[in-house]
Amino acid sequence: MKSEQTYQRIWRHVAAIPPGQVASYGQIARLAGIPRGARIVGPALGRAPASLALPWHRVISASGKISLPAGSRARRVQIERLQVEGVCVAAGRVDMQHYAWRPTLDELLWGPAAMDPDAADG
DNA sequence: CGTGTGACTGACC
DNA sequence: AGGTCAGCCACAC
Repeated sequence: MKSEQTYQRIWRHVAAIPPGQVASYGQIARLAGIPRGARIVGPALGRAPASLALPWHRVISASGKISLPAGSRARRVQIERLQVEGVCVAAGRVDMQHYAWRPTLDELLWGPAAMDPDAADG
């Protein structure tokens, strides 16, 4: 049980976001078991090992806006990757009503949680 | 251990 | 429908 596990949980849930869909920071935080921990998701993504190849670009604000600073390289990368996946990004925003990721019960049960050793009891 | 700081959010005009 | 504000959690010093 290291404190690092918090980030790892976040990473696992981010990894579960399907291509062409987006999730909010708060949504990821809730999935990771941190109901009000939206603010730690961004930093967690920034600190993620590149080897994980996380789809961090699929995480945006609850309002559908790209949270990365205007003019930053990362922001352009995020927008570009989303567009490549077919997500329409206009004026730095995404239509959450259309692209928001809605995990099914199966995904919640068989997704990242199933990979979590702590959740894999008998 | 207290304090400051984010890739945030929801409430309230 | 959009700007402002205070609360929030984990992490680094």
